[in-house]
Amino acid sequence: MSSRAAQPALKAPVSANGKRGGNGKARHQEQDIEVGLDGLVGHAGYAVRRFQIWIFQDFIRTLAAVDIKPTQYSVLTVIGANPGLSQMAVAKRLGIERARLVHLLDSLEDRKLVRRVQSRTDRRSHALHLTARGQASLRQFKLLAAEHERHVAEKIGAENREHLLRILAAFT
Amino acid sequence: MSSRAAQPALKAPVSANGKRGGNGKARHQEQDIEVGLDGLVGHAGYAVRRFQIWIFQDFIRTLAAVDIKPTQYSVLTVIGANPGLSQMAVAKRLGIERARLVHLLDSLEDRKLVRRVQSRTDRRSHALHLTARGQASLRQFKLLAAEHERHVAEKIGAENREHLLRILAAFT
DNA sequence: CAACAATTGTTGTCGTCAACAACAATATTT
DNA sequence: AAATATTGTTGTTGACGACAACAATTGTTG
Repeated sequence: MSSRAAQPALKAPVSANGKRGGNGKARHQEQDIEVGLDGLVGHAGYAVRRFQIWIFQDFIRTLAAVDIKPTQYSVLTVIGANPGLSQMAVAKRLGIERARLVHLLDSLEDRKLVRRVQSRTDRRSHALHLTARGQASLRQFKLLAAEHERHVAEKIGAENREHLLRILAAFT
Repeated sequence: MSSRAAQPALKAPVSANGKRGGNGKARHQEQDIEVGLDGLVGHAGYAVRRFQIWIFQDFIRTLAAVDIKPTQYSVLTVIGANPGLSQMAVAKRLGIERARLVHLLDSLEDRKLVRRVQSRTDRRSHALHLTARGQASLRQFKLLAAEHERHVAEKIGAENREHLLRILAAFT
């Protein structure tokens, strides 16, 4: 029953470089004609991927002056809200590999934003804290992140953004 | 006005490995206590990233038997809907680097799902087509992708999924 | 028409990132 | 005390995006 429904249904909007007009002049400007996406429209994953790329790019652009990327921001935020956490706890909470968190913290520690304090209750683990500079910086980062969030609201609409946050609340 | 709201507000739920009970027995099972996310809740990017990871993992899992990943699926879908497209056109439409598309097509061509046909109107470019096997396979992939989409609907709710698709329609 | 510029596919490099595996130091369990 | 598990660390692998360079071909312009 699925023998010939798939392919012939959408042959119309193609003809991207199959010749069609007579004048060969507008040739290489017309391949931005609509290219059918067929099944991709209606796939949540595709839309979400594109949206996520846009969001990250805007975040990076908006926080470019302070050179903070989304993952770094999430790490700083979690440590700021829960000082003393171990690396394992932070990694688990944010869904990062603990191996990856090592490098993230190396960088943040080099920039004097975070300190690894030897935990006295478990000499294997480090208690993570923001430095004074880290706390002050994080406040500034949050202002810029809020500006980024306004960009999102402008892009998709404020109430759409609210709705989206409610829909995805289970994933935070 | 954001001088001291950030850090002291959420010190309560921490104590991950700060000792708290007397019995040292449940120690390393209790660090999955709530860890405050503070500012991260309310950031669209964070929720979208987590959601996107979940979606991709489910897609990969659901299509594991046929060994097709999201990007491969999108390439096959676009070629299937628009046979004869050039690599540039596909790359532009999907937002992939044309350098990256080369490897994707190499793999799909090795699996006899896609053919690069020399275009006669422009001897630089290739006209992309699904093979007969590619068309048959794509029909099967679409069935599995629909099953994945049902997983998404189960996860966030069918009408929430519809709403989300409408909100993000501008990004497809 | 001839020189120049642009496009297409390809190859390669670089940096980011997730997923593992292995390891030493330390904690927990038996 | 011996066996087992956890934490932080290092290293490897593969997927991925961003670039740069290149040959072949096409388009443009004087």
